[in-house]
Amino acid sequence: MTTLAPHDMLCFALYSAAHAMQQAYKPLLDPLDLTYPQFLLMSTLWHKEAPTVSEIGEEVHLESNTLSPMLKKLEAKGFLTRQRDPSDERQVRIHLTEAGRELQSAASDIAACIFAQSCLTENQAIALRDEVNALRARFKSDENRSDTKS
Amino acid sequence: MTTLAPHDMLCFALYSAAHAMQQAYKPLLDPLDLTYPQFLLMSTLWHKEAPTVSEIGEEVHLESNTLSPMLKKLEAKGFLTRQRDPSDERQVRIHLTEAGRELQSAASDIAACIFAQSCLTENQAIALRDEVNALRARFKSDENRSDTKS
DNA sequence: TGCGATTAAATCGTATGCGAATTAATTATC
DNA sequence: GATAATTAATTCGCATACGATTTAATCGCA
Repeated sequence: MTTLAPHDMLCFALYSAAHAMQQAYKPLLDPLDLTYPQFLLMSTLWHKEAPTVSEIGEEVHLESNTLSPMLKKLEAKGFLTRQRDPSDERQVRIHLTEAGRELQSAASDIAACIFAQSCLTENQAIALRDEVNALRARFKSDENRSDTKS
Repeated sequence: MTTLAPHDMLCFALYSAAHAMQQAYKPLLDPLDLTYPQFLLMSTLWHKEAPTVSEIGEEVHLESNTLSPMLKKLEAKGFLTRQRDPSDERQVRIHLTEAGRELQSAASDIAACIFAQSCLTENQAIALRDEVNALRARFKSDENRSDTKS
């Protein structure tokens, strides 16, 4: 087996499709003053009340070393607050501000707009999403396989 | 329509699957002293003779502002050389060094190893790759739609 | 209860991506 | 043939990602 060129690789398809989709989001997110990763964090907060940094990380598959600086920026923009949990001072709980909550209505059309650009039916989009999610899960689980030896 | 949580978004599935796959590549690429994006550039060079920076960019869907620093790093590692094309001094042609060519044989098992981790049949992998590539193409074409008006 | 191990965030350093501006070379046009 | 417009690459600034380390708080257990 010889090596493949990028355009033949499944991994590269995912890599470049993910970038292309971030570009598609950009004109929709610019008016909200959000980047795409910031939009993912806000989306998490719109669906979960006062999560910790780690809980956000479980949703978006990122760690505190990435999240902490991003959450600080979103706090600086006035969309959320960060405060230590009194019952466990190690944890920081993230609360939406009023401005952060208002952003949700401003973002309510985005999913439909992106969906339209995908030229997929709803069933196709769901099937593809689930297939890609299953693939991610397999790569994630392999990653830890050697941890569990001896 | 209300907003979606990340785990319901197709875009997020692609985003996180792409990251997960980069992680899966990491243990395979570390011995070669390559990052995943660097591996994409080397893969391009293994399949195309002395391309310009722009030609590499067409293959990996990146622009010179990203490629120039990466190519400098790969040159510093001794895997390639960069030289102005005498017939058009604006262009820089990238040539593999002997070390860069030798890297290809060291990388020859990587695709099979990743493929095994995917738990897909070859037909499934190809179908998924083509589906994801088609999706990327649709997002890329939308991006330029407003360029062509009046 | 005290103290080593664990856990949650934050910090730091490095490597992308990309928008915007810059530089240098070539092309187009008059 | 001079100059404006275009093109290829580079540079710069900013925002992620992530490995590794650090700090602070809590837990486990003798």
